[in-house]
Amino acid sequence: MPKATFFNLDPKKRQRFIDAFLKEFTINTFDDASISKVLKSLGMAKGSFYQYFDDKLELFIYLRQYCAEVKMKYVADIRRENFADFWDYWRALYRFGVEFDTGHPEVSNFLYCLTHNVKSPSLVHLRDQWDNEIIQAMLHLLKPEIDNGHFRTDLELLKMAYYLYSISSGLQEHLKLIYKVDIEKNLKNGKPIFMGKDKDALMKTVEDNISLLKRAFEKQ
Amino acid sequence: MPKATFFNLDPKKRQRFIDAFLKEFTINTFDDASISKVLKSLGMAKGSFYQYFDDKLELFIYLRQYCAEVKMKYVADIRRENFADFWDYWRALYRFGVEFDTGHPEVSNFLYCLTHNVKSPSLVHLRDQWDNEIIQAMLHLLKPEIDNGHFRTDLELLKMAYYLYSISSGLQEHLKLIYKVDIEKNLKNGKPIFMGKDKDALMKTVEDNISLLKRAFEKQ
DNA sequence: AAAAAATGTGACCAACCAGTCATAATTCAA
DNA sequence: TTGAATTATGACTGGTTGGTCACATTTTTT
Repeated sequence: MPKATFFNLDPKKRQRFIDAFLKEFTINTFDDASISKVLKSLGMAKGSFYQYFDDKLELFIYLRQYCAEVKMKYVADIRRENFADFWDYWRALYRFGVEFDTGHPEVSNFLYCLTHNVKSPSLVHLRDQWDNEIIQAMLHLLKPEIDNGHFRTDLELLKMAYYLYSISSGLQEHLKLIYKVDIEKNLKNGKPIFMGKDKDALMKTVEDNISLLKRAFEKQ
Repeated sequence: MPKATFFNLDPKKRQRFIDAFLKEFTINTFDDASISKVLKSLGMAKGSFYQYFDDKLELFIYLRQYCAEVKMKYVADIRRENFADFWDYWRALYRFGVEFDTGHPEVSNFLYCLTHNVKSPSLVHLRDQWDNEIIQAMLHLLKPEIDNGHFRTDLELLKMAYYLYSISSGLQEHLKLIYKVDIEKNLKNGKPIFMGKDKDALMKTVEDNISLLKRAFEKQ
């Protein structure tokens, strides 16, 4: 947890601080991200940082939590019970994802890079935990569908959850390749990853994805 | 390309050199990997390194090529025409993967980490290229199956290729989670990722994966 | 207005690194 | 055996970093 001083900061200043570090961790690996550099760019003293956080890791963990909260605040509005079937729901989640990407590029980009950044030796011990959280979320999505008899029951739930996870985390890479998005450039400029791309075209790919998942998951 | 001097090296010494750096890049990100440290552990002088390679990046690119060649030498023996259907072939590729992992842990582990390491700023420009190579390989796997009418034709080939890629690269993470493999520990010790795990149990997961892919890909 | 609590500051430390280079050791050729 | 070519060496440079700390400044309380 950041120290109280951090939360006493002028909100504008705090936001500048957060955004600058989100970007740094978006462009660099955890270990390569430079606190010194960011502080210099913010015009803040090195010492101030350590008045807010114990160390680099605490900052990173906080930023991750911050991003998760920002995204959850929105995604919580998309509720399964408002959709006729799972795939309508799934589709809505993706549509929201694209919108979120446009509206909150720093947060979205940080979360996008999280998977990669986590490779840093200083972070490996957190990876399993965070991975598991996502799998748990997938499990909660799938469970009701199986219970209500829409999905196949001959496979372990956990395996299906992992399958869904692979596909959903792969989709971003997928879209990037197909639409030749220069992700790194957009990350560097703090722009939405899919900036300038037609949302409907993006959703078409989601549709194909659903077409594959649907067959794989539903009762035959 | 490494300089001639590198290839004039005593083969045993060269192999020690290669193995040591494979391990360093397996444990660390590209930018965090330390040439100095490895050379010290090898009992070689710093200057020698620069007699073999222009810089760190050249070494990394060479190592990647080296690993790809080692693996290809074996995988080339598994040929589609020797299997009745695609999934038998696919299964064989995975079985080989597990075997290769046991027999060549350094190479296998380096390749496993490649996807993550590529996040380093010094390497991003190579990522797309390497990604594309894999997608091309997937395309070559799928094309004949579509041509001979076994697979669905209503989806773009490229999208199916990407789908296959997601799933196959996700499977390792998948297995890791399910069997609670401490990958990082095995990487650190230069042990096969799935060391000590029952091969048949691993293949069971591959089987489930096939069961999902099959439905998604085949003509209905 | 004075004392106290909270914040801000930037020079400084120890550690590390990639890459250089002048020199030394070794090998090879004549 | 001698001279040339190849290879090995490790101190050194210039740079970066995370983190510390004694001190300065500002804000709050009394």
